[in-house]
Amino acid sequence: MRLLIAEDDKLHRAFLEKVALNTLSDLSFLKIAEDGEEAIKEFDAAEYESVVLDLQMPRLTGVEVAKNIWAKKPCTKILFWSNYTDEAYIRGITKIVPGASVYGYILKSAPAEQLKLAMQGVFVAEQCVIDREVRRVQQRAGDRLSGLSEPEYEALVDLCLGLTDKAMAARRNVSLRGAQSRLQHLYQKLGLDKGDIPVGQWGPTYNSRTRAICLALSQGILNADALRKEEENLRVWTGRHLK
Amino acid sequence: MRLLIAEDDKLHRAFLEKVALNTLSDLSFLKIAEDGEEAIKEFDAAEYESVVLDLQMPRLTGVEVAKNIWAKKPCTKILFWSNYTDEAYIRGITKIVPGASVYGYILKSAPAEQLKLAMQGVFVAEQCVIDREVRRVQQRAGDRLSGLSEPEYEALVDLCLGLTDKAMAARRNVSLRGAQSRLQHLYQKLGLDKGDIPVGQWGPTYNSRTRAICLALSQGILNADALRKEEENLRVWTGRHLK
DNA sequence: AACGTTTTTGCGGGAACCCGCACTTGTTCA
DNA sequence: TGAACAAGTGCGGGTTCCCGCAAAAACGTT
Repeated sequence: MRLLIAEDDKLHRAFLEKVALNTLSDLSFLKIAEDGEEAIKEFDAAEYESVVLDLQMPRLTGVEVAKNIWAKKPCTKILFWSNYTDEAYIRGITKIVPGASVYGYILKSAPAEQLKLAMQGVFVAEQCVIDREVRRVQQRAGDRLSGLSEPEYEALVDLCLGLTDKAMAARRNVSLRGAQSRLQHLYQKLGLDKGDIPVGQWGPTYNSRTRAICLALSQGILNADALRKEEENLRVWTGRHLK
Repeated sequence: MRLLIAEDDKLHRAFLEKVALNTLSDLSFLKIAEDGEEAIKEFDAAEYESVVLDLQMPRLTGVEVAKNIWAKKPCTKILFWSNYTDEAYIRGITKIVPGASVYGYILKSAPAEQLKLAMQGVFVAEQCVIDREVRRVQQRAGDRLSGLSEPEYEALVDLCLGLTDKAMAARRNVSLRGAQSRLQHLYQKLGLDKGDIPVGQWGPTYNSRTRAICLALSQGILNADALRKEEENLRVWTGRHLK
């Protein structure tokens, strides 16, 4: 078996290597990359059927690396290994997993034993291994009551990037009112109905527009990483339409 | 010498312990806490003159722990040990260091050698050891041209919390126009002068209010951690004034 | 004491935003 | 096929926000 590891933290890297070496008996080839770009370069340079990816690396997120890899070789087995359960990452992943591919998602805080099991489960037994906590978030995001629908999520992204209503409308090809309607639904999902905002003698305490960003961040629906990536997407779009 | 270590990541914890043990020859007592609250509890339970703190821990940030510790024993020597150089942390720290106390700030990405030097520098030689990168950010934040002034920073915080102009005015005890004026200066500092916003056929692309949040986040002037903490401060205030 | 800087304030207009109501479209499911 | 639901559209008004102009306070410096 040939394995590629991508992880930016020195200690975590060493740990992963150690565990991989004494867990996977038929390991024939092992490479370790220190960031996303390096990982992709290395993946192209040799043949791998298994990959361990840290999410949250400098320059390229693990999600982006996975997207790139799966685009080239959908059968690659990927184990995500992360500190957080941010919905941003989870949403990103579930959006790019090719039909029947095998992957896993476990947390760095889990005991070493779990990491071993996950490696065996994903790489050897070829089954999906998802951490309970992660599963919970995944669940909630998919639910149509508590989770955000795709248009709502798009609205959230544009909102966090700082776009105006009109710019959102232009970008997503809907009318002005359409964009505003998406926002309205978003506010509602985040619990910003008119009645829920506390009112002092100074009037309503919150501005829906900015409060929505705050809530999304503190609930991990979006994080600074995801934002950077979306900023990039936006730049691509404006590049084409700004002239 | 008596040393307290606070760090939530298992591997990093072990690493810190190892380095401390074979760097500090006169180490007589060593305790290790796994999060902020535990650290404070432990600090109260025994006598320490030296502490290593991870910033970014669950529940209580390293900054908050430091604040608590220094309030009780300003002569405590603290070494901050973090992944990032977020201005939010740095600003938080420089705001709470008691006059002539000794502290250090180094990055996890630095080689082990640097960590050793920092431990000796701070705990033994009693000198401040600040990483170059961190120093750079600290510098910029203090500069009156590129950095944010205190009122501007307050405005940024309130903005990110999602407050309305009126609520900001009430909270900070200024007139409505005063709050708006702060925002205006903030926008300017962040490079959001009217002319700088790209304009398409859909009109101006950005909404200053939300764009400011985006920029602040991507530049690390504020981060999700700091936001959580500020949310807490806000709750205290509203608790007193909302009734 | 006179100066520059920063911060605050008032006024006012134009733009952007929030949202209720009503209607059309498209999809899903019994 | 028809009902239920999600998503988008147009209209309209009330609010909030953005910001230029101008002038008063607060601060530190020389």
